[in-house]
Amino acid sequence: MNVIRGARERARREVTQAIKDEARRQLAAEGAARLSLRSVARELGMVSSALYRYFANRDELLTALIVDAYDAVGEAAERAVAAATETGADPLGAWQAACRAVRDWALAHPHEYALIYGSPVPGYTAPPETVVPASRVGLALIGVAERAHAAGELAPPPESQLPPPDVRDDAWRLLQQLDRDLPPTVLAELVASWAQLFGLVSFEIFGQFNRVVDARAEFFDHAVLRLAYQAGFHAPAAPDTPEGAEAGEAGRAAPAAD
Amino acid sequence: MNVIRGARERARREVTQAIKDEARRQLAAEGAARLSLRSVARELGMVSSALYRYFANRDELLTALIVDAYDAVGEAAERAVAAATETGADPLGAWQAACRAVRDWALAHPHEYALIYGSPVPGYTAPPETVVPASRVGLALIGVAERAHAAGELAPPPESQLPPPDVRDDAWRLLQQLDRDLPPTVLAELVASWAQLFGLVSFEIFGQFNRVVDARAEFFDHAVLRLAYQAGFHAPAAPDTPEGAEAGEAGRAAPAAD
DNA sequence: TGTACATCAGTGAACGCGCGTTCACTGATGTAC
DNA sequence: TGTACATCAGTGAACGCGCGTTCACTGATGTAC
Repeated sequence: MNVIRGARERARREVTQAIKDEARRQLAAEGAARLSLRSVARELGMVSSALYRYFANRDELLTALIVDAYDAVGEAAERAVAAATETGADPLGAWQAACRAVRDWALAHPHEYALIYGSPVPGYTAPPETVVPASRVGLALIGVAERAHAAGELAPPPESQLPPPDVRDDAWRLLQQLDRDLPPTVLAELVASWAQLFGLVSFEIFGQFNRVVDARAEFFDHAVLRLAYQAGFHAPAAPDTPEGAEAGEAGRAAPAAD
Repeated sequence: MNVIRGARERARREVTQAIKDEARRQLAAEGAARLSLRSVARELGMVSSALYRYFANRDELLTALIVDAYDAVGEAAERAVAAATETGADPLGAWQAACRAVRDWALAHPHEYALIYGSPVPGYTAPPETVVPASRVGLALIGVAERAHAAGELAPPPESQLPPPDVRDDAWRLLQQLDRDLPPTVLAELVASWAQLFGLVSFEIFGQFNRVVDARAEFFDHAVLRLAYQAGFHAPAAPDTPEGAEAGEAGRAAPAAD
């Protein structure tokens, strides 16, 4: 599969990569809307029509960049989870590591982040091949939750805060599709946390925190911890105060709940 | 102030409005990146250079649209809060109403939403005049929380989940600036909830919920309720289960906390 | 009320620019016998 | 190993397009006396 067949094929791979790299550079400099085949070609010392040997049109190049970006942020999250798990972190630590990895990637690649989590590019509709890469971060988070669930470290939300039936139905259907082992109520909260995680990242990347939040890393770390609790992860006990015996403890005290 | 001085001034107001309306129409059809002075002028039956009597350049028109959009969504949220308060809703109801208003506005004006909460427009930097309109939704949410706090219906987070010192410092500074009466820990959670609210809306508007969430209104309503609890609003008690006596109750049991 | 002048909205032509995409072509690399 | 042909990367010119912005102008509306 990775065998190189000849000079032609090797060259093709390299030029394709060079085109994407240059396109990414222009994305970072100007944003997706200003990405142009002509200027990519110019920068590579090619004539613009030559790019059509590699990408059928501008949208196809955009799709390649989108897929690469989803894969990059997804892989960052997956690696963070793997590293945390290897070093013996608990599920809460793995969750935080995954979220941090997403934020770090976004800060390092703001325009690629905007390409996938910002406004859709006008006149462009994402083809089906983007669907799988787009789900990697979400699946990584689900994986963390699943391991927590297996270890008995997840509590479904209290009965007074259960999601409504339609939402649980969606979650149940999704569980079937993904073949995962989680209570539907937990998955529903997890989907909300997933969206909310990107709300935190987007506000930081897109400048909404200017003049509002200065201690951004600390703010983010704290917020994603609370997201985890919302999704059902046990909060650390604080034995000296009654509040310490809250969400997590209540869940543990109610084994009938899942 | 609203006195009309003459035909010239009246005409100027009307044409300015017509330009913005047509620009908004094109925004909805094509997105911000494709908004062009020439096509706005064309559609209005004017020559493109005539627009320069009304807006110094393209960026100034964009700024006007951005300010209008922030004002529109901010006003929607404020009205929803006022209506809820007038009809005797509790703070939790007002919170939910505000969030729903934001979502409804976004669904009705997806491209204007993308203009203000999506990727920044390349080559455009928001001038200071956008800052105040941009804060209206956040201030509406703070207002709801403040009324809840005054009514004793807000609990700061449990001690084991307090935000770190730097985050509390940010919150304290912000409280001074805004001259609001809330515990800093609550404001910190509120800022996170604010960002997370837009995460939920953006994921829906930008298509990330496709094939994931079907019951979108129900999902949203439930998620923003949990956001409210996270920010400290009392959850409804569920007297028949121990979990019912959770977050909110614990807060009430610890008056020393604020 | 009437006249002279200032203000200002809108015109039309022009400048210089970059874009995506097509097409007939050249010449190098790969393949079959 | 050598030859004939097929494949394919890259060229260069062209098509047709729309864009933001400037500028000298016309003619209508408003203002001061």
